[in-house]
Amino acid sequence: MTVALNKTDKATQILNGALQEFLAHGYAGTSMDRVATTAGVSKPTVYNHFQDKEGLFRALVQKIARERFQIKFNSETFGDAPAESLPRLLALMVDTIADDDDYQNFVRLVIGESGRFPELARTFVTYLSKPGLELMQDYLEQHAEFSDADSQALAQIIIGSVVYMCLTQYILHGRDIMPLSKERYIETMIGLMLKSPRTDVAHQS
Amino acid sequence: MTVALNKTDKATQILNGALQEFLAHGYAGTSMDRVATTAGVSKPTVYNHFQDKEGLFRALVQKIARERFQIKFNSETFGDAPAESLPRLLALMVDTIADDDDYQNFVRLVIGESGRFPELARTFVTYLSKPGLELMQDYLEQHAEFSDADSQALAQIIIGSVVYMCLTQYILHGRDIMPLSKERYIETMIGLMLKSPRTDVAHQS
DNA sequence: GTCTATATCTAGATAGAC
DNA sequence: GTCTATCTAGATATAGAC
Repeated sequence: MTVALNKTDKATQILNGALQEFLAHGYAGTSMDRVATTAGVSKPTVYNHFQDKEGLFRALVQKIARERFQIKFNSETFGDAPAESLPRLLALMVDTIADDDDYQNFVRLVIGESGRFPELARTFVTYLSKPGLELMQDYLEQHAEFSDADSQALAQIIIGSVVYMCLTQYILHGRDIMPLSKERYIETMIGLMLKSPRTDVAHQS
Repeated sequence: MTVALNKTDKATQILNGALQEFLAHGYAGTSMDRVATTAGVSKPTVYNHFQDKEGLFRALVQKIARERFQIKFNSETFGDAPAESLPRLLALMVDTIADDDDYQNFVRLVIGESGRFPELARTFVTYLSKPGLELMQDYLEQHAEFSDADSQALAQIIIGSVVYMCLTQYILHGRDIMPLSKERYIETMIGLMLKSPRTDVAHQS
């Protein structure tokens, strides 16, 4: 009766322990001993639920990418004039990353292992990068100001600048070396986005 | 007489072996045994030149960041009209990253270890990210079209979009999931950059 | 300075009791 | 299904000969 419940609990327990350990020590730096201890179970129990270390790691990363770090908001939250809503959207994206140590460590882990676990990197792109991109793309397409642009490419450029900022400032600890405040970044980005639509200056009118 | 020479050779030999191993297997996944074998020396020789595994890793990353992956060109190479020179500069940056597997693995390694070796991440920012940023900033400041912008923030936005593209497409293997060709990216970026300078649209004129 | 050989420990994974 | 106890391999690091 409580069997199914207990089984689920143990699996969740193990995944929670594994998450802590892998986030803190990386894939190769994590031992199954410590996973078991942190999860509060014995090592054979871990191996009873997951085939081996690789299997546990794969299951963990896929679960976390699909469930825990999913985007919680959508583009309709940001419906009004871009001069106001775009700064809000960008600030929310920066803050969401900057305030979440677990997410930063998850990014470190996935990028660090992306050479040895390419399919996990693709899971990350599918469930985290792409939805973020689509959110931005939807936003752009809902605003007439940007209708003449390649919204997919433009969305990648905007998201890219947000992510790079978080990468250098927080993940790579570069705040003192390459300082850039959120405010300055956003103001400059808005300036770029809200210039007059092009009159074919790009093709030397 | 040949002592100094030999010592240098051995140290270089060890660093070369260590580079291969760390790039392929990460920090924790690399064994000193394999470093020694790949370098063609014995293990005690490795320990004779470097205090321990951490010391070797730190020396290696710092050397590689300072020497091997330094930017080889400067902004004066791109002196003419932005409509032509900016696409060339962006394409060169993308290609430089896309064609260099070692560099991609170095990025994976540094980001992956940035939580446990923050000072190495800062070395990376200092010797690789920042010079790239300054190259772009110099370029922007040499062109009157961009003189009214915050060139440092703008440079981070541009570099950020380049790096993010390389990160998702190549490092995270996302080409099939979030496709974006170099040409489409560059064309869109140029379109953004070469719009008419703002006439205060941003503040709802 | 460099090697062979080794000490010591901890890793991933499992056998077998319950 | 879960545990205690254990196997085996491979890890970091070094002692001691040359």
